[in-house]
Amino acid sequence: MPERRTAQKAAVMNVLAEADAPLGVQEILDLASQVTPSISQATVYRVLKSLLKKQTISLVQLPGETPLYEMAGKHHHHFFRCRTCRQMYEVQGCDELIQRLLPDNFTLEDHEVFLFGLCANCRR
Amino acid sequence: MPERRTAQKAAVMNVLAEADAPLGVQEILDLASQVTPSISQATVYRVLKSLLKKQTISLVQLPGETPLYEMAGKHHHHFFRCRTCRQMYEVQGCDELIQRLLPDNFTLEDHEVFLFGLCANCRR
DNA sequence: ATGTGTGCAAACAGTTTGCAAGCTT
DNA sequence: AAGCTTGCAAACTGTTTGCACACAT
Repeated sequence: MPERRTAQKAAVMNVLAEADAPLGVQEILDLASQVTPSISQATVYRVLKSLLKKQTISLVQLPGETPLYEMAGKHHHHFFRCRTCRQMYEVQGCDELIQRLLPDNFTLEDHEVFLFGLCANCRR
Repeated sequence: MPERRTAQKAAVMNVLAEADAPLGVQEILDLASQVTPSISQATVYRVLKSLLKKQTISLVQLPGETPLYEMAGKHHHHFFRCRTCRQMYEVQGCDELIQRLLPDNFTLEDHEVFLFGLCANCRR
């Protein structure tokens, strides 16, 4: 009944651990395949789901885009996406501003913030 | 070459005009079918796409959820979704607070904010 | 009459799942 | 050996599209 250690799980974990931005399923599959060529798409989905359940990784859901995944355990943060190079940057400090948007009799449990624009590089 | 007036387009428009919260494709289809029974799902998609292009309606993309649509032309706003009754409430006042989250050499063009929690009703 | 708009069904993209075989423990 | 994991392919969900026909202009 304990969970087993497999090359596929390790490959997915390593890929995510070394990434410096959230990755999509296809990217994860491509990168993991370089080390463990036999890995299949279905397995990537299954491993990701199990890692999510254990909160080892977390989900980044940009509106209208396919899900991305990143290592969990980071400080609370959001993302800025550059519309030119599509690079994602972490953003923090959203905090108490957000609670003020709601009436007193509402309970705020969670929030998502996404920023879009031009990054320093693309602004030239 | 001008755009033509059809019962299906009118039906979709009316449904959205009378809604008090953003609607999904299936809801729009169901409601529109009550007036124009012959309308098909494909047509709903096509009409929505064309209305989006004309900016007559706008898209509400909750992370991880299927797209919703609402009449455009409202003031700038975001949404709070109650996790119990799933009702959506409009929220405004997100302000320039948001701009402060970014370094000076980044240009902020747009942003999305989603709040989740319990609404006044569900808090009892 | 012209050609946009529509319904239907097939095609797609992303994700999930059943099953038999493989590998970890 | 036992049973969690995997690969493959089929199934699914949400959305798009090709085609012939209907209908608004």
